[in-house]
Amino acid sequence: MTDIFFNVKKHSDQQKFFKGMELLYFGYRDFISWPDDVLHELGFGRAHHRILHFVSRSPGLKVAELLKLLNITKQSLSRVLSTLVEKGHIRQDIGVQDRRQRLLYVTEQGQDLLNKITEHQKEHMLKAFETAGSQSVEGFWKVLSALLTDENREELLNQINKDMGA
Amino acid sequence: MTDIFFNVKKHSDQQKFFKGMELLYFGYRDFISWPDDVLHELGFGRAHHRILHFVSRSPGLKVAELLKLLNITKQSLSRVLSTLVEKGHIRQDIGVQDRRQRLLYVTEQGQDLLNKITEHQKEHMLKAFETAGSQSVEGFWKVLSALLTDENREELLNQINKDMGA
DNA sequence: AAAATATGTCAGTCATGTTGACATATTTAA
DNA sequence: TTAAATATGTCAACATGACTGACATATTTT
Repeated sequence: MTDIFFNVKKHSDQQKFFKGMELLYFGYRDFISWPDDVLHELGFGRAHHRILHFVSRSPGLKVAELLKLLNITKQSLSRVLSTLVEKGHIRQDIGVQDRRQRLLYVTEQGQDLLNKITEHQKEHMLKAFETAGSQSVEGFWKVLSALLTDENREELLNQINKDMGA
Repeated sequence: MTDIFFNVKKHSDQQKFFKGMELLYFGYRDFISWPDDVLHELGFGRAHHRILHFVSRSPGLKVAELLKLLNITKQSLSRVLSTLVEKGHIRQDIGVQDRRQRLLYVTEQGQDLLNKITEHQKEHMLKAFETAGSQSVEGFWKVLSALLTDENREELLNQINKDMGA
């Protein structure tokens, strides 16, 4: 499976497209389909995970910024965010400069939950990176960056690259 | 953005994980969020696209095989597949050896629809491959293959590699 | 003849997204 | 200082694409 399968130059455009699309579909699916254990018990889904992740990644995130990252409407966000706040996983502070803003923070409890959720995914991804090798990981990142919409690219790459010293 | 951003070895495990996860999330999202044009007008969604794709890719596919590929229940498949059959995009033939089976084929009309749907995605992906370069595409494929679940890998890679001469 | 298999379907539910309309608090601008 | 703009929240209705459980039909295997 190592020889011809991965030899890009021996593929037609159509073949490259199919292989890329299908691998992306199956790979993404297998990556995000974690064992339900932790989440389903608690009544949480992927939406909750995404919110916890981005808030944890950028403490003090404003609601508007979160909406832009997730690319959903505030009505959609509302339900999910509300339950996370009610159950004490996320805290909303009133903005200091602008008191209309709600600044979002993950609580200790929320961080514990997030860690439990990502535990498996982190293992999964790092194992895949190890298997594929650094050279391949670099290519993985480069292609995914190129797949971003032109309008999104700069902003998203900045977001992704943010606080990479932490 | 080319220097340190893509230098895998200068990343901690945590940083690799975050970058991989976020790029995969955003990249996948930007790739599958096509312009609604074609589909929404016709009342079709992503589920229809997936079915059309896999049936087109493997003419004569059995329902059970399709279910396994999509990893959904037959009840879920039913609604979507039914409308595709009703509207003449997919044809169901009775199996020759086993008359219980329904063998699925994309009609000419269905292939036209599929082409319209994928037009944009194909451009998008091939452009990204071009930008990133063959070396990167190879890495992209290798990492995604490694992200497949161990139980799935062999079967899926065979599926993906199937009829690559077409 | 009985059991297993491949498929289909009815009914109800859930998670996550959408629009549209409106409310409230706060900041900015005329 | 009032009026407009902004940041957030919420109610209601709806769409899509999953799920479970139960049952039906045709066909093949034992």
